[in-house]
Amino acid sequence: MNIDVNVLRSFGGEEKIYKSKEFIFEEGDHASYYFQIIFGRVKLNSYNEEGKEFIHNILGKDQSFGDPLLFLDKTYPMNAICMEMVKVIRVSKQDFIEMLNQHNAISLEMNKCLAQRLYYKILMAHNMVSLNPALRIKGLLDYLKSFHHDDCKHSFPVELSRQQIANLTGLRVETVIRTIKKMESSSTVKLTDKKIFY
DNA sequence: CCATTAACTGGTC
DNA sequence: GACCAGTTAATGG
Repeated sequence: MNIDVNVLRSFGGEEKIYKSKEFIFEEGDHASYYFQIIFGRVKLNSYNEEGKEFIHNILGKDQSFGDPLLFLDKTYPMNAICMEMVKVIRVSKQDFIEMLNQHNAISLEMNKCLAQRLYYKILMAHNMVSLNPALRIKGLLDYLKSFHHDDCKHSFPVELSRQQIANLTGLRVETVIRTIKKMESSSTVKLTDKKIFY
């Protein structure tokens, strides 16, 4: 979701800057704001019983996060952690709802956005069940590409380390490294000095 | 320099 | 594939 910053400001949107590794919200917190990134990247993660990290998503400029929770009376099932210095604009839940009431276009857009998220989450789930690591990774790349939609025609730069891909797919780093290499051989992805293009 | 981090390799279960 | 060990290269104080 990407809403005009001026509109957000007119509904009480306030800008905040976070340092790298700082939490924007934590698992168990009550959702009370709509967040939209102005710059920097934010990762949504949680930890399994063994303490291993699972990354649900990584968001960048002009993307929102945690918004599905604004429509529910639940607490966050994950953390939002800054991967670098991040600037966000946030709008309180009440103001956000009010904005949706007044701006039909935004409200509609919000629906489309949530629907698209849901759609790709299902595709992701499909791929994540697969035992084939290449399919899991490919599924992830399709997912990432789906909302970094803009420019990048057929070579979308994957701004993730192998470790991060591992934490997003539930695979091991070594498996990711080996699989990526195979995917390069089969020209599923392109590698330009360690960097992955898809 | 040394410490840290990421990519990578090889071998075991 | 996971898990463990070890190498290599790049980076930064």
